[in-house]
Amino acid sequence: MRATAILRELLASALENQGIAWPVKTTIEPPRDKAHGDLATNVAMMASKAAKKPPRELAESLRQALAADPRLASVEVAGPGFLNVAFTPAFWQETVCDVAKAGDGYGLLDIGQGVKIQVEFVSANPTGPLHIGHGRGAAVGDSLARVLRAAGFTVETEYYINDAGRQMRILGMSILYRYKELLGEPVTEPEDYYRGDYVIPLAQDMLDAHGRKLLEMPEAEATDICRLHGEREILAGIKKDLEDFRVHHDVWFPESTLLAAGAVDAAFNELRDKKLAYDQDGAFWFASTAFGDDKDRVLVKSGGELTYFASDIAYHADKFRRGFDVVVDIWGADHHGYVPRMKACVSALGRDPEASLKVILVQLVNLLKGGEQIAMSTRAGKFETLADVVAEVGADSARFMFLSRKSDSHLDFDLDAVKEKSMDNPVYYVQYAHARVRSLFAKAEERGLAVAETSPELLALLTTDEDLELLKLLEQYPDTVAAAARTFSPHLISFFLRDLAGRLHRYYTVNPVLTAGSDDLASARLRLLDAVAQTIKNGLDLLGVSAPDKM
RNA sequence: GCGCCCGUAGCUCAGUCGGAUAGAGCAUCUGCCUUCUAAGCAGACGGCCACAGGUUCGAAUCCUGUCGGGCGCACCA
Repeated sequence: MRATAILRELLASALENQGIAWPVKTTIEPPRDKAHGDLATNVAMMASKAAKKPPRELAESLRQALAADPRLASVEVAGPGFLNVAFTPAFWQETVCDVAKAGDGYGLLDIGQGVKIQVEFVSANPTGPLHIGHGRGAAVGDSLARVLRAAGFTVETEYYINDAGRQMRILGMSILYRYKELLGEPVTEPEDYYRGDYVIPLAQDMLDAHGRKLLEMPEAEATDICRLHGEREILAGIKKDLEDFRVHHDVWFPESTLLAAGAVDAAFNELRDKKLAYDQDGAFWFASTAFGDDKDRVLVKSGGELTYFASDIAYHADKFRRGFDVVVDIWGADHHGYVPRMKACVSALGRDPEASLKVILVQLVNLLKGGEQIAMSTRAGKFETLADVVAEVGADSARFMFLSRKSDSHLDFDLDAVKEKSMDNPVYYVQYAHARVRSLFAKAEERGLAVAETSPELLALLTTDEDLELLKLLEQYPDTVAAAARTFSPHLISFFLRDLAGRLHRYYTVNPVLTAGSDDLASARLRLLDAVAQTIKNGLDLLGVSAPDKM
């Protein structure tokens, strides 16, 4: 990040001297081929038209303008007009000081400028325990929040509790049905109910608390009692599962509070005033086609019941009222058809949907055991729930696995592979790199090695290829955080970490540290590796994965 | 039928705003432990970036079409 920023500044001022503005589409990035230096830029090609000069000629003039900078080792014009820039070893060696100085804060940025972002995720109906698919959404949402926070956004995480709709009534009914069953009452199995085993203990609770009394009251009242109990218990279970998975929500927002506060009616009135909603066929409609949706959507059914979407409009209005500049919704990919109407909703609220609403779709998870797919539907086996999977493989493995793919691609979650301590399970590879460094420090202490303080002279001893590769990678960590935040892609962090861990393992094999030959060289290498471990730890923290000192 | 996502090595996947000779792991094969953790390292093998056109100095990346896979098209959530 330092290198990119410096180069950009140098180039921009060189261009300015020629009266040329910074071209928007300029890239400055590490070239694929190391022979092309540390950073390559296409700026001359991009600015060629404005400069009224052929790219190579402009590049040559920029080269001369940069050549004097002491931080640069070389500047070359290549190919159709690329500028290839290499920095001096001393420049890279400073990175160790940067990391040491920042410590846990290495990689914290201010690109967010305090912009307020809300990340809403999981938000599963409290009608049953979380399953593995929710787990992926949970990992992505929680990690994204950490990344955005690190990038300098003001972030609040939220769980929306759908506690008001039909599904909750069905939960109450399901519990009541099981309750009657426990009492040996003659019952017929309802057509549509939650048949999971987790309902039975809830019914038993009802039996313990109320005896046969629920039979003597009106059915609706009994259902309500069951619903309230079920919701409370299931929600408590969800909270515990998420906690065990190291997933945190700042706010738990019940749908019912929207209704109680009249927020839904207020939203309806706003839409009606704007002529964006109307009555037809006994129902109340939102004119979402005005904003590009395929068809208008019903808000109030002709039976008088609200649709899910109705409270969702009120909910998003409430989010913006609370002052969020950007609202992130994380949904299962099977809800993608919902995106246009949600964008329409944001437009209707007078917001630019592209700027203020970011919907992240999380693809389904294929759970595999022994290479066989485990069905994820109602009749799934033991490993269906998130809690079971976390108990089985551990939060670290599960989180890293979920975060090692783009969220919108399908994920094979192989229980056997995730438990293995091998490269099929990259979390160990990364954690092991951290542990290796920490154990070197433990060993250094054991051997009474006094690790010298960092100084330019000491760090000047870091001259091998492996030294420089590690240094350059460390310097890229803040860029990676920036990219992950900008593209809402926490998986970039896990790819970076695998890369960094790989370099560390190679370094470890090739360059002896404690037995380097001199205390100074040993110290310099330890300082470098300390910076590596710190960076790995910071990165793992963004993923919500632990960085053990020993393995 | 309409819409969205996807198609990159045998497998699982990266690939940023269009950049130079296409990347990693797994699998397979070959080497490396009397020395700081072998949960590791090095090397080899492996490609029509689904296909066909187009845009331009330059395309895995952008546009159009075709084929293949997933998902969605409710007064369900």
